[in-house]
Amino acid sequence: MTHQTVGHRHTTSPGLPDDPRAAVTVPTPSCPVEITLAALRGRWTTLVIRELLQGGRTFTELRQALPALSDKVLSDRLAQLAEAGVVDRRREPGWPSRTHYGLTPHGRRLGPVLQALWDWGARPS
Amino acid sequence: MTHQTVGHRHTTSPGLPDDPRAAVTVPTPSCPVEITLAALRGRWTTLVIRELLQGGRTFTELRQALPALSDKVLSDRLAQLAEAGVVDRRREPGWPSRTHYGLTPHGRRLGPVLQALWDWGARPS
DNA sequence: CAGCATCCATTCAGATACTG
DNA sequence: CAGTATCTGAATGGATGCTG
Repeated sequence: MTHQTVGHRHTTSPGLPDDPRAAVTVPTPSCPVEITLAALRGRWTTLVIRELLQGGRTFTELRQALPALSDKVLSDRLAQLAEAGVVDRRREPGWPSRTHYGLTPHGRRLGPVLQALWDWGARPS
Repeated sequence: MTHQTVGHRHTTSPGLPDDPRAAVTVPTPSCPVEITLAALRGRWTTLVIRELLQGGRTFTELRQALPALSDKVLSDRLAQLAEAGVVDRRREPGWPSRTHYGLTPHGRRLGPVLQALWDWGARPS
């Protein structure tokens, strides 16, 4: 996100930092807010993160926790989250094959972000 | 967002509140996290909010601040944000007609949410 | 088991053109 | 000025079926 880079920041755009990326006039992938929203984008994404905040899970365990989520979309989400540096994928050797997913330290830091989203949505307007 | 409702909450899902809505297994519109993400959803939305965090704006002022944003999408976004209780629309009488948009108190509370999104995205993974 | 390939329906953004 | 109506192309989600 963003705001003007001059003047009395805290009076015009409370809480937003003074950063060049804060002055864009077009949605820009390098904007920190866009980066975070891209990581959270898509149906099911926050539910997958919620599961992983409770501890590591295998592909099948995630499917069991979220039965209505198709494996195609689960696969998409995990790839997206791995790409964003949120989850760590560990393919365990042997048969049947098993892949273990867990949050990275960066992923665990999404906890407060989800909390902020929860807090706003939980409060009556 | 959500997490289990039993056990040692803060060790399994740090920061997420103990609420029935925290146990859903399907993306649910009444989940507070979904509510917030729905308000922020769509290209340009956070940039429009950024503009309004700096003060009220008319339709034309918003278009000037975000020149690459088409008036159709701007109109869509403002309707979505009004629906979400984020912005307040005041049609000023007279000619030429003029509509003034400003954040509601609830909308202003998105400041910390955007800050949390910024902070996570600004931090190296 | 994990997960990709394919296909289909729906949603969304942007462009263009038109009104109160 | 401040929108709405319509259309097109792109992206997304879900279902089904197939492999390492």
